[in-house]
Formats: sequence, C-alpha cells, structure tokens
Amino acid sequence: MGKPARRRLQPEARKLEIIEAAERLLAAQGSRVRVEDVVREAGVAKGTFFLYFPTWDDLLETVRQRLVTEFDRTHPLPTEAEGPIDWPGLVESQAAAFIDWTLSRQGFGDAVFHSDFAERRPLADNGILRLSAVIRAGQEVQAFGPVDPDPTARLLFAVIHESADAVAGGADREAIIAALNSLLRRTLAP
Amino acid sequence: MGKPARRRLQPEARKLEIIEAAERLLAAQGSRVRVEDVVREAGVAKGTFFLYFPTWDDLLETVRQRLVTEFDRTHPLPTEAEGPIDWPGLVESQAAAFIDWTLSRQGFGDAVFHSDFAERRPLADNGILRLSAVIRAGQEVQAFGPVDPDPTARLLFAVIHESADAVAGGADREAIIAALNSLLRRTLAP
Amino acid sequence: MGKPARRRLQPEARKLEIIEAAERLLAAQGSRVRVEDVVREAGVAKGTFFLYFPTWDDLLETVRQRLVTEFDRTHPLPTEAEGPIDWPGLVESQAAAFIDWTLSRQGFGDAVFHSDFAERRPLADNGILRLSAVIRAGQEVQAFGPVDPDPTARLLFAVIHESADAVAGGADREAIIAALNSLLRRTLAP
Amino acid sequence: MGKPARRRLQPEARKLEIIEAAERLLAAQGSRVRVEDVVREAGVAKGTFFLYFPTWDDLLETVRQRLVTEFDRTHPLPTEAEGPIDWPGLVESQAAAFIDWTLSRQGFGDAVFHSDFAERRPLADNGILRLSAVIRAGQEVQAFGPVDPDPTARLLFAVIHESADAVAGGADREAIIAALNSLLRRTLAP
DNA sequence: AATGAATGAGGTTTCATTCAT
DNA sequence: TATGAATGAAACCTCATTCAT
Repeated sequence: MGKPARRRLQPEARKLEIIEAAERLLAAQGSRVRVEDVVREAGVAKGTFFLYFPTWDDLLETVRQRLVTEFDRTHPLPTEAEGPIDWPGLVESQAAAFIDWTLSRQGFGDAVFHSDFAERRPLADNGILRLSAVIRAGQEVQAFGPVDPDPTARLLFAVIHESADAVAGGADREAIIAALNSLLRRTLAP
Repeated sequence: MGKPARRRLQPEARKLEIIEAAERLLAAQGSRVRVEDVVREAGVAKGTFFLYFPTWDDLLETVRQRLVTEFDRTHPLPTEAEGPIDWPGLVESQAAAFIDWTLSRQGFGDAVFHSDFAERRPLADNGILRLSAVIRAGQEVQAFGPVDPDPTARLLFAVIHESADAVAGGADREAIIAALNSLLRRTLAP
Repeated sequence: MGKPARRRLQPEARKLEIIEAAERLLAAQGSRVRVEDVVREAGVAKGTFFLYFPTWDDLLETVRQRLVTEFDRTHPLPTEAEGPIDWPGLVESQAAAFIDWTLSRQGFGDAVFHSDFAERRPLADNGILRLSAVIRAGQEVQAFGPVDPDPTARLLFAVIHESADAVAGGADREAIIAALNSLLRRTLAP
Repeated sequence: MGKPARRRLQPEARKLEIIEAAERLLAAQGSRVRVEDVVREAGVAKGTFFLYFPTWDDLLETVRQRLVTEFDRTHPLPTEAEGPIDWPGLVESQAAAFIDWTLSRQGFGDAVFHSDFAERRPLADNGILRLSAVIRAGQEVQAFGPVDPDPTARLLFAVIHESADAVAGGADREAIIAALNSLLRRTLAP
C-alpha cells in the first residue's frame, strides 16, 4: 500500500538508530526535543521508542553515558610507558579538549547536564573521576601540590564545565582558556 | 468548612505572600512546583496569581532577583573606611557565606539557577560582578596577582556554586571548604 | 497620595462616559474588546462598570440601541409636508447613507450585529421597521409594487447590510452600490 | 461501569466520528459547543481531538467545508443536455432548497457562517460562486437582464441566507418564500 | 519486533463578575 | 457612588506513555 517495508533490525542496531537520531536533534535543539521528534527523525514508530527506552529519561541517561564514554575514548590519558608526562600540561590539554568537544556538540550538553533531567537523575560524573585520578598520579611524582584530590577534582571539573559554557555562550575563547589555565596551574602547583 | 473569607490586601502585601509561598515550595520541592501548588500554599485563587505574575517565568524571575538581592544585602562588602581589608580572607568568607546561605535555602537555587528556566532566561549573574569588583580592588593594592578579572570571576563563581551544591548534596562540608579556599587563595595569589 | 480625585458625576454622565469609551474601542478593535479595556479607556474602576451594566451584554445592547437611534436621528425620513417624495430615490439614498455610516464606524457594527452576542440577543431590527414603513407609504401612492412589506423589508435590509459589509471588506464601492440600487429599484418597482 | 475499551479505528473513520459528533452538537447548541462537549459526544479522549484538529477552528473549517460540499452534491445544477432550462425557476428552486436544507440543519449554520469564527476565518463563499455562474449562464441566453453578476450574486446570496434565518427563526415560510421569489425574479428579469 | 492510534492527567492562561472597603 | 483586589470556572492545548493490532 505504499507504506515503506517494515525494517526488522537487530535490536542493537535499531536502538542505535534511535539514539543517534536523538543526538542529532538534541545537538540542534537542546531540551526542546520531544519523543515525537526523535521517532520522526529515526523513522520509527512511537511504540518502538518505548520498546527500547521505558521512559524518556532513560534515553537521556543513555545519551549522557555515551557522551562521557565517547570523550574518554577519543581523549585517552597517556601512560608512563609512552614517556615522561607533563602533568600540568596534561590537565590543561584535557581541559581544552573538553571545551572544544563540548562546543562541537553545541547546546547538547545542556540538555543532559544542566536541565531538569540532570536534577532528576544526578550523575556521579565520570569526568571528575578521571581528573581525580590524574591529580593523584601527579601528586605521586611531586608534580602537584598537596591538595585534597576528590573535592578539588570536583571543583576543577565545574570550572572546566563553566569555561565550556562561557565559550559556547560567546565569551572570548582565548581569554577564558587563559584564565582557566592559570587557575588550573596555580591550584595544582606544588 | 466554608471557604475562607476573601482577604483584601495591599497589592504589594499580596504579591509578597505569593512570592513567599512560592519560595517555601521551591525550597522543598525544586522545579516540580506548579502554579497550582503556589496558589494553594498562598491561599489565593488561581486568577490572583496571574494578576501579579503574567507568566510563571515572571515569578521565577522575581524569586531569583530576590535571592540575589537578599544575599547582597545581608553580606555587604566592607569598605576601606572600616579599616584595612584582608582581601584573600574576604573572598573566602564571602564564599563560605554563599555556601551556607545556599544551604539554608536547600535545593531552592537549583530551580532558578540550573533549571530549564535558567536556560530560557539567562541572568547576568550579580555574584560574578561582585567577585569581579573584589578582584580588581584587591589587585590595586597588590593583594591579588595579575589574573584577568572578568573571566576569573566567572570561573571562581562557578566553583563556589559547585561547592554549595556539593555540600547541599551531602559532601563533607569541611573538605569542600578546604579545597575551595585553597583554590581561591592559590588562584588569586600575587 | 497622588491618586486622582474620585470624580463623582451624575449617574447618567458617568454611564455615558463608559458607553463612549466602549464605542471608541469597539470601532477600533471589534469584538476583541474586553471589560478591562473599556474601564481603562473610560478611566473608571471595574466595579463602576458593573454598577451601570449588570453584564457585558447589557453594554453591547445599549451600544447597539444607540447605533440604531443615532442613524435614525441623523438620517430622518422626509415628510410629505416638505414636498413630493421621490420614493425609489429615498430608498436608495437611505441605503447609501447606511453604507457610508457603517463604513465610518468600521468593524464596529460586526461586534454588535454579527457576533456571538447578536446570536445570544437577537434584535427586532429597527432598520427593518423603517424600511417597512417606507415601503407601505410608497405603495399608498403607487410608487411601489404590490410586494409584501414586512418580509420584503427584512430581505432588503439584509441586502443593504451585506452591501455595507462588502464595501467595508474592500469590494468596489461603485459596483456594489450600482448592483444594490438596481436590486432595490427592480424589487420595489410598480 | 468500567471505562469502555479503547477502540482503534482507521484515522479517517475516527476523524469522521468526531466531525459527526461536532455536527450533532452544533446543530443543537450552536456556537456554545466546546472541545470538551465534542469529545464527550464522540466518546474519545481530549487528546484524540487534537490529534485530528490542531485547533478548534480547524474543526469548524472542516464542518463548514462539508456543509458547502454536501449542498452542492445533493443539489446539482442541471446541464443543458438535459433539456432547456427554466432559468428564473432554477434560481428560485435552488434558493428554496437552500432554505429547507438550512432549516434541516437548525441553527447549525450560524455557528460556522455568522459567528466570531466566520469573522476570524472568512470564506470565499461557494454559494456565491454558484449563483454568479448561474446568472452569467442565464444572461447568455437572454433569460436574465444586464445586472453585474458578481456583486448581484453576493447580494442575492445574502437575501437567501436571510430568508433561511427568517424561516428558521419562526417567520411564516410561505410569506418569506414569496417575497424572496418576487425579489429574485424582479432583480434578474431581462 | 513493530506499529501508530488513543489516552488523559496536567499545565498555563483568560476574563466576566463579585465584594470588602 | 466608587473602587480595584480577588475570584474560579472554563478554555485550550501538550505530550509521555499505553495498548490493540
């Protein structure tokens, strides 16, 4: 009857299509995106969405997790095996990478990190854990001062987030990065 | 069990009652609060709400403005006339005051500072302007180093916010404050 | 306290102020006008409005009556004492006058003659009575044919109304008037 | 007394049910009808209504279109192939048919032709186009005089409408029809 | 596994009218 | 007579979620 043939896919493939459709829309429209929009973009029926995501928040959760994981994968921490590590430089370069990566995802992050969703489902942020680990490792080789790693990581991660928001919001990228680097370096200095 | 008599108040008094009812509920329930809840808490009819606030966002705007103003009023910056100023101590004490004050308002702040509302109606944050002014003043007397005041103020304010959130979320207050103070002091040190 | 002195007027004067305010607004905005608008325009309090008009429809009723009366007053029918009457010409000139008068009141008429109000409170239209009387008088002197005066008056009045609406809606005035005059003259011809 | 099972229909069938429910209510209650009433009458949920009609006015638009189409379908104009046409008789019979048809729909027409809705969404009235075409065709065979077809059609259609309203409102059907026919015949006479 | 029609609680906003002052 | 703060019943519309097919 002219209706496109029902595409029967591997569950994982179908789920991925939905996720990617959601990511495209979230990047473009932030938290204005609705289930309706996602299924249209994915070319899937409404019911199919709820087959894979019991609630809308579950989708956001998945998307958030993927964001975190993708950053980790594309920005791996160096290992000592590769040579001596410039610890302050590492922190700064990871921070800059985070900012640029956030920027490339536009208002995307807001929808999953600052929205009402984030309030409903807080996340023990992976970025904080990474940063905390880096601080500890740097401290072991005397590259960083005696700061308390966990609270400091949390606070520094907030600074990095804010830097990304600032740049995304139109602030002067160079000025923000300079202030950020100065703050990071001074805070962690031995 | 009859309905309570209609109470006629001065507009300002009635508006204040609505605002205070909203503040109580926002403190307890965050952004789940609705017009319906506010009017019940305030003991007024729904129409009365819209008499004073054309839209729900207008109420949030008012509440946010009151929060900012109230902090400024209850935590004035010292003037040189009162004697020499301990600049690093000033920053730290204002930060600690902000944290405790936020804490006393519970999840309140989230509803107006981190919610979808905040995304819809961003605010040139007064706290940042204050901090920026303090940094400049401290720099003039060599109490602070040559950081770029505006971006730095923005980043530091984010740190203070995050500290407040952390403490509100159950993190160890002393540890957070210690990390925060260290960060502030090092970042601004000459 | 800077509040303008309460003007205590003769009831009729106050009522007239309200009516005239309503007429100004109805002329400009048609049935979009609200009680709120009228009292603002009239410079009176809301309660005052309902002191003079128990309901909104009562105001519309009054306004409608005034419209009818004003037309009658400003466009009196000639009496035989003034000389012989050109009966077809009389009908045509009254019709043209009605159109121009409607036009000068803009969408005003719609709000009281074609709106939901008119449906709620139908009016035995005075214009029809006038026309009916003219037809009878003309018939007595053989100026008009043997049409049934009352139904014919009703139908012709509808034609005149429609002509006015057409011209108000942008139709070519001359063409409409020509068609109208032809219709009137032929319908009433001996 | 449980809630009736959810009935899943073809979209067109469900849409039709809603339209017909609306038509029943509009016929009985005119423009007092609300979305709430229609969904109750149709036995569907509120959301279902808005699934098919984005706004209330869209429903009225549909209903109006159906009215016009239905009349055209049940009262086709004769073609010359069927034999010579009695032009004046045709106009009169169509007019009478329109009146009776309007009558059978009760105050229905008012809600879509004379209400505030009609003011918001004017319709290039199909009835006028039909009448205009008939006038032109009659003129070609000298059955009608040299009137200006378009304005005249508009005015005559208003007369027919008014006749229908009059009869619906309780006026003497025969008297109205007689006056109408006289008016039509005289206006269009060669 | 997939569909998409159907749901209905929930939300904001309007405005004629009332009534304490 | 006059005020204007207060009312609350509607009204429209949204959208995550359900479920018959």
